[in-house]
Amino acid sequence: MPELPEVETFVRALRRPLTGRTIAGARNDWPRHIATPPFDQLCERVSGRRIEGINRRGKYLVFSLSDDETLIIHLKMSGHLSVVAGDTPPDPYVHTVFDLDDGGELRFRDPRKFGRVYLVHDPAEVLGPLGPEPLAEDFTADQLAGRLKGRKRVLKPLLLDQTFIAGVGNIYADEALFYAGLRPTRNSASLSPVEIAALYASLRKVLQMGIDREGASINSYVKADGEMGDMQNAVAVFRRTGQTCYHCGGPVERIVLGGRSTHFCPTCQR
DNA sequence: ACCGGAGCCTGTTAGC
DNA sequence: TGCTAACAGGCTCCGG
Repeated sequence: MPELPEVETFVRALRRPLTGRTIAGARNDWPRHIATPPFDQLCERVSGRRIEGINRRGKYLVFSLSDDETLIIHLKMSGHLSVVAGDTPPDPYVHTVFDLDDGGELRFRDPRKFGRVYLVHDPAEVLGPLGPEPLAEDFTADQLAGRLKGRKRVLKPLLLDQTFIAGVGNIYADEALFYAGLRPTRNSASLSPVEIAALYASLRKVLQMGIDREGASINSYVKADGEMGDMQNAVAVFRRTGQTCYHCGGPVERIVLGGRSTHFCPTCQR
C-alpha cells in the first residue's frame, strides 16, 4: 500500500502521540509479522524502552528507542498504524500491538499480513541496501545521472528498485514518468541529460505533492486517524486507463511492466 | 546485470 | 444476482 508520501504521513501523525512515551510491552498473533528477532526476544528488548524519535527511510518507519534499540516497521501492501486508547474494541486485522505507558496502544493493522517488524541495534542492518532519499536536500540531478551511468534497465522497474532510489512505488513512478514525458518502457541508458533532469524534477514534484496531500487513498490507504488522503484527486495517469490525458486529451493506456500495472499517455510520453 | 515468474496473504472488483 | 478469476500502492527468491 503505502509509498514514501503515505509513510511520511504516518510518521508525522505518530510523532505527537508517541514521542516520549515508553513501551510497556508487545503482543502478536501472526508470528511472521516479526522479521527479527524472535517475538519473545523482541518483547523483552522493547519493554521499558522510551520512544525518542520517529523518522522515515524509504518506505520504512524508524522508531529510535532508548538504550540504542531501533524499531523498524514496513507496511508493505496493506499495513496501517494508529495510536488508540487501551479500551478501543479489538480489530481482527491488527496483528501486532505495542502497549504504551499511558494505557494507549500502537496498533499495526495489516489485512494481507505482508508487513514486517524489525528490532535492531544497527538500523543499517535493515536500511543499508536502500538507495538515496529522493527528497533529501543533497540528492541532486547530477547524483541521479551518476546512478544511471552504466545501467541498462527498463525505466519503470528501475524506479521501483529500492536500492536504486528509496520510497518510490507504483503510483509515484507512473506519475513521475508522466510529468517527465518519458515512456515507462524506455531503457535507462537511452536518457539524455535533459531527460534525466526532467525525471529528477518530476520525482521530487510528485512525491512532494503526495506528502502535501497526505497520501493517495486509491485502494485501502487511509491516514493514521482513518481519514482519507487527497492525492487520489491529483493523479494524472495512475488507474486512469481509458480516461483522457489532461495534457493532450488522448486516452491513458495501461500495460504491465515487471509484473506491475503501468499507466501512461502514449502521446505525451516518449 | 537484468528479466520474468512464483510466492507471500486476503479483500475487493471485474467479468461471465 | 451469484460465482469465479483477476487484481491490489511491496518485495524476495529463483532460474534463465
